[in-house]
Amino acid sequence: MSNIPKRATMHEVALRAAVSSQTVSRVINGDVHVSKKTKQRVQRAIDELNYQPNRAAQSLVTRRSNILELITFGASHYGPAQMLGNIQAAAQESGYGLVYSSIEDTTRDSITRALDNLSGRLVDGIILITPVLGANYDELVSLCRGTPFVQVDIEQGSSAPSVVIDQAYGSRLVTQHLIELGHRQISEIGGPANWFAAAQRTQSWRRALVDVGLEPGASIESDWSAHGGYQATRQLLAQGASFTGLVVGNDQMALGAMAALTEHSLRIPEDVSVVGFDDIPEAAYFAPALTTVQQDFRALGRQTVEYLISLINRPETPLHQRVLKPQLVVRNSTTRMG
Amino acid sequence: MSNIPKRATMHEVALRAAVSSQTVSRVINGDVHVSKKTKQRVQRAIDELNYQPNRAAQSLVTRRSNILELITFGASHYGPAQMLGNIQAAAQESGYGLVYSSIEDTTRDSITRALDNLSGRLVDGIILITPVLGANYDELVSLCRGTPFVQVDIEQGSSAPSVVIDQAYGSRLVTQHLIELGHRQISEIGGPANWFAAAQRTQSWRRALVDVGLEPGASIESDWSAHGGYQATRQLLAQGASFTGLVVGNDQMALGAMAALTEHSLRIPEDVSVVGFDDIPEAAYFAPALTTVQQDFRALGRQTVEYLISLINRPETPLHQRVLKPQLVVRNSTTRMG
DNA sequence: ACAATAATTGTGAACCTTCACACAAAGCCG
DNA sequence: CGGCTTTGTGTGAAGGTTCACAATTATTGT
Repeated sequence: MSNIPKRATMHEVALRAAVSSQTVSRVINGDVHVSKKTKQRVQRAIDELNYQPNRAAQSLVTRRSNILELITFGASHYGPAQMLGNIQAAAQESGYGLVYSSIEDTTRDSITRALDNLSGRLVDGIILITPVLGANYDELVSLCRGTPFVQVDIEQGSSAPSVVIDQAYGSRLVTQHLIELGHRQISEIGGPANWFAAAQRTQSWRRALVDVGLEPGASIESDWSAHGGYQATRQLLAQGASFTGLVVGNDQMALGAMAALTEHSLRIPEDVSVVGFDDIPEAAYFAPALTTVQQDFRALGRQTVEYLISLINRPETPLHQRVLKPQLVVRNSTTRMG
Repeated sequence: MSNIPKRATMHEVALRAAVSSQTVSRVINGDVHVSKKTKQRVQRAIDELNYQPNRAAQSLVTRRSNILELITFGASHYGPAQMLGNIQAAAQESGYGLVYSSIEDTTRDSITRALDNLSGRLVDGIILITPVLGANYDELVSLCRGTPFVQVDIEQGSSAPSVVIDQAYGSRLVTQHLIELGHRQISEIGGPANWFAAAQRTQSWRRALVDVGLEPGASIESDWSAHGGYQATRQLLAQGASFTGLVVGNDQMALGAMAALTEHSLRIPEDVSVVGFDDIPEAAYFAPALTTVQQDFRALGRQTVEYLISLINRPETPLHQRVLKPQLVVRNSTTRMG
């Protein structure tokens, strides 16, 4: 049927190098207890036969695959996409491969399917990007059947093994920025309320205002998209909301919001100061350049992988939540009131 | 060391169900030759022991892992990112997992590293997203050591097994659109010249003009980013280029270009009509909404996976290039000349 | 040169499945 | 009711590696 060249086995290499297969194994795994001479001989045989160890056989006996699984919800959104990329990079640096699957919702069933679908017993650890309400910790423990896992972008304050960026802090940062610029009427457009990050950003916006004795302005829930931000802002304007500051849940919605404001002959930032969240690469080129919050996804990726690997190697590693702080980036979409 | 519950083996399930392990295997693999009664008994044992087949052992004997590997260059760019997502989805639908790794350049070495790093002999097929000049077909054949592979987003016209979107056609679409609107002075900002898509878009822009007897305007190479588009446009303006139409290599650069034009008191589309490429979700919310080219990445993902799987199952599958056509999307950044 | 020690190499079992085949039981026909 | 087919189940080997340990060879000090 196929004329694919049959792959050489360790035994064949051993034969050709006139050693035992155990010695070949030693060479492959960089064992020091093998003389320079034989090492060379074995290496030549490996090269000549174009030998590559069979990973399946290796993991069968070592009970290790050096593969991590990443299951993510909302992969098309900026946050999850950044996490994916950075987690992959971090895994690669640590010598792990990453099998990646995307899910449509975070219910038990979806996760089960992603988990069973293939990787079954093949992965050493699991990373779950679950930014929305879904299966709880105990359910995940049973789904993962003993394979260590860490969650990313989950509810802040959860005691599950997880890594998050402090959303409340970030949202407080932008809101306070507006307050410091003298704004007193500050409205908000949030992301989908079932996203932890959206809920926390909205809540923190509200609290930042209340904390300094200001009345929170109108708040609308939208869908992270430019289109949604556009619609939400039109709705805000249509219902006669009055505000000079607008806290938007992410940069895409901020883009849409600015489009709607401009359409309504409101100047940015002279009439309305707008802030976003995420600092997507384009944000600096919006008209005007957007004031927003930057999250260190690179650090997130590294922390996540590092944490998971220590969970794999030392099961006694304590379970907790690691929290990273985001940063305010001030540009031209915000200005002093009046 | 670890108190992870030891995983049940097939043999243990067999014992508990009072059958042979072969029968358990049959139940797992949905073999019809097993009576309803025993099937139930075995299934109960499986559930009770929380048994999951050992994938490593399975692939060792079947020489199949049901895992595909995706190696991608430029994962942070819109095109590759879309491909990744859609290929993953397509693979999942076909019952394959996807191990994903990203590379910094497309040299032999990088690819070798990504390939060896782990998957070694573990994947059934390989997908290479190599949008830039790099290792050639023969090198890839030797690197993949007999594992079937298909390339995505490679040079148009290549005879390697590959799937591409017709870049030349797309670029011709937008350029002709401008010509039809009466524009005669049409400049261009291209992506990095080492990207196949960039080179083809630029070349096709030029050819579309020449074909109707027009002199191509100034052309500048940039870097796909909004920032790059901004800089390139300023440079274009600084060197006194005169144009009423601007063909930009992707939507992000178009965003930057529009920022630069606006800064220069040029109105869009009244003074300059601008077109992009990609139709990113935000493009409809640029100010003004961007005329651009839409690529069907979903179809690309499906085609790619389908092709690769047939290569895996039927090695006699002919090697060729599959070409998909993109679509023009007209919005408000283009208007009739004068 | 000799024992004692260290360094290197080999041996056989184990890891958990599936595969090809052999066998047993049940159903059918005349 | 005996031979035939069909259906259901068991057996032993194979797949390619690593592990614990045993065996061999080289090195060292005296």
